[in-house]
Amino acid sequence: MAISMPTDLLSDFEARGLVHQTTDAAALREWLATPGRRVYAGFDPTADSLHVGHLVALVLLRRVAAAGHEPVAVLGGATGMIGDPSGRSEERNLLSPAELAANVAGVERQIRGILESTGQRVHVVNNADWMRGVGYLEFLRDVGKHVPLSQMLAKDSVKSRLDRDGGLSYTEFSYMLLQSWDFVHLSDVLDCRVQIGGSDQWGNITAGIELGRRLRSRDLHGITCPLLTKADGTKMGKTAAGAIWLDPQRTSPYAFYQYWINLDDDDAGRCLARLTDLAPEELAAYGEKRAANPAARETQKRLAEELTRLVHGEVGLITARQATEIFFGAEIRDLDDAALREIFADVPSHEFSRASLEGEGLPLIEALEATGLAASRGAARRTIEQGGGYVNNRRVSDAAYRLTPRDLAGGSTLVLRSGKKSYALARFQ
RNA sequence: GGGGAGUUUCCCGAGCGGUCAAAGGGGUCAGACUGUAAAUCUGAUGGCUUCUGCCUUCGCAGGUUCGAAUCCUGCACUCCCCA
Repeated sequence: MAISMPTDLLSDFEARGLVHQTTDAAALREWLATPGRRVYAGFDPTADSLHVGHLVALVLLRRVAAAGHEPVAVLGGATGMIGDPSGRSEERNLLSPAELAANVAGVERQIRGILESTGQRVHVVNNADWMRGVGYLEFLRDVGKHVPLSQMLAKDSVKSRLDRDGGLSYTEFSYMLLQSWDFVHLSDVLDCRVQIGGSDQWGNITAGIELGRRLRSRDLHGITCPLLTKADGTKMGKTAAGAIWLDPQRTSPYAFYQYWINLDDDDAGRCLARLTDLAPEELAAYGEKRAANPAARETQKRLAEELTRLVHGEVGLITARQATEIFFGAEIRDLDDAALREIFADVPSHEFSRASLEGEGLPLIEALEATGLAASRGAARRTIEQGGGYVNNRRVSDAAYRLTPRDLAGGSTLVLRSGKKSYALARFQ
C-alpha cells in the first residue's frame, strides 16, 4: 500500500488534527520544505508487540513518508533498559536484557512491516547500538554537563512524579538525558532534525532540542500530537479485556477489526483522520455520511478496514471479515472443524470427551461452565433462563438442555455463545 | 501517652439478637430497544442443588445464647481528636 500525495508535512498534520504542540513553526516549515528530510519517532520496547497506543506514532511516520521525507524509527534498546517516567505515575520495573532483546525483535518486525509498505526509504535504528559503548563517566562529562538540573526539574513529567509519594528514582530521572542524546546523535549521523511523538513526549523532545543547541549550536525541531483518547475520556486502544495489540497472537485480526467497528461516531471520525491515509476530501465525505446516516456506520467500517489491512495485511482483513459474518450471522452448521477452528481462533475452547455427548448427553450448563462462558453452574443457568444461551448461534432457553451429537456443527466441534458476543468452542475428541 | 470512631458480600454503604445470603447505589452479567453504538428500560448478581433445601460468608480468635453481621472478651489493622 504505497502512499504518494506529497504535501507539506506540517499542514497535513494540522489538517488531520495531529498537532498538539510544535517548536517554531516557521523554522520547522522551512526545514521540511526540502524533500528527503529525516524525521524520527522513538518506540520503547516495553513488550514484544506494539499496541494501538503506538499506532499514532507509526502513522505519523507514515505521513512523513507520504510527504516525501524519510521516516526514522528509533527502537529503545537502550532507553528500554531504563524506562520512561513520562506519563507514568509509578516507577517502572526493569526488564531483563533477554526480555528486552525479544521485545526489540518483535517490535522491529512490526515497525518495518508498517513503514516499509509506504515505498519510501525507511530507517529503523536501535539506540542500544550507539549507547552500548558509551561509558558512564564519559556520558556525564559529554552530555550531563550540558543539561541544567533546573530545566530537568521543571519538566512536568518529573514534577508530577516528585509530588507523589513514590517519587522517582535517579535511573528514571536520567531517561531524559538518554533520549536527548539520541536526538543529537541522529542529527549527527542522519541529519535528522525533527522529532515527533505523543504529547507526553514534549518534555523529552525539548530537552533534546536544548542539548542540540548547547552541544552543536544546531536547530532541532519537535512536533507532538494529541494523545488519542475516546469521547468518554478513556485511553484509545484499551478495553476491559486489556490493550489492543498489533500482534495477531495477542489480539486476533478479528478482535482488532471489531475494536474499530465498535467505536462511537466521533471517535471513529477522529481516528479516520488521524490514523489512516485517506485524503482530506474523502475524510470530509465520510463526515457528511456520518451526519446523514449514522446507522450505516460507514466511517467505522472504513476505519476498521484500513487499519486491519495496515496491521494484518489483506489476508488478515479477509479473516476478520469472515469471522465477523459468522459471528453476527445466523445458525452455524455444516462447517468443517478446520474452518471453525480458523474462524474462532481467538475464542477460548475446551476439550470434552466424545463419550460425554452420547446417551443422555452433556448438560449445556456444564459446557458453559467448563468453557468459562459462565463463572459457575448457577451463572450458566441464569444466563440460559434469561435468554442468553446459544448453541451454534441458535438460542436455547431450556436450562436442562443436554448437548448430543446432533448439536455438532463440524465433525467434532460445536460453538457455544453467551449473550451477544462471548463465544467458546467445545471440541469433542 | 490519653480519648473517640471504624473494619459488612467485586466497590461504596445500610443493618445493630431471630422474618439476613444480608437494604440502597455503583460495577458486572443477561434481555428489550438500537447502528455489533450511546442513552434508556427489565431481570440477575456467594456456591451447590433432585428447585427442595443444603453449605460458606459480615477484620481475626474465642465466648454468651435455642439462635449472632448484630451482645461480651482478646487480638490485628484503619481513621479522627487531645498531649
